[in-house]
Amino acid sequence: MEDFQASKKRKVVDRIVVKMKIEENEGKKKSEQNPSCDCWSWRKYGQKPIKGSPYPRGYYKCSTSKSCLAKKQVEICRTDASMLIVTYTSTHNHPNPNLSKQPKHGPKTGVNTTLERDQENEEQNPVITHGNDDYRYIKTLENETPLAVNLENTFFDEEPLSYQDLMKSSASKTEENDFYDELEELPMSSSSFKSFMSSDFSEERILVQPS
DNA sequence: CGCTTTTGACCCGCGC
DNA sequence: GCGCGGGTCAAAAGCG
Repeated sequence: MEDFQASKKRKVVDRIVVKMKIEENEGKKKSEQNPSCDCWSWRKYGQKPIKGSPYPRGYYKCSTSKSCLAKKQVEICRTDASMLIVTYTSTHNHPNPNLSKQPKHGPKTGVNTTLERDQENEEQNPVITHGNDDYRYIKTLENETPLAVNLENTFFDEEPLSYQDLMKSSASKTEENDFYDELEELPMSSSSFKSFMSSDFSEERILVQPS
């Protein structure tokens, strides 16, 4: 389509990794297709089996606005099937239609809401991408509910904060271990880190600095 | 009827 | 240079 294709780099820019626990909700069949009910409308555009993981990874795009670049990847933690890992890429260049309206769904139509804050959004989009390459934010949720934040560990590149430290704060949570395990496998490559974006999400964010 | 999901193919970056 | 693995596209099918 557009030149976007050309930018299929693996270097990825900004991403927000959210780990949430899959609970009963899973049985509702919704959490699998619409994990993290983040009020945004997502359309699945692909799925691929991931090496080393018995579970496939799903690729979703924001379906609210055709021009919205927001994307997210959803996969099940290989070490803990009860954990869902959602990776958000890019930010929405439009306001969440469901926030100003109702948590229903309005693919296409919700765009109207954009008008109100169109101006701002144009500038909002790059809010995360302050020109750097890859720094990631990690949000750890306890439940599917985006607001149910449980941890608040924020570690920065320059911070001597260690995993152990983090684990202490959240002691005895094997999930966390798994999580870190996961992180180690994520493609880290950058070395610089940026300050944080503003408020696309209301949950807690954990910044992870690629070693 | 329109939109979402599914699925295979294709493309591209990275490591060896 | 080649192969592997990951990410995206596009056509077809399914669903509301």
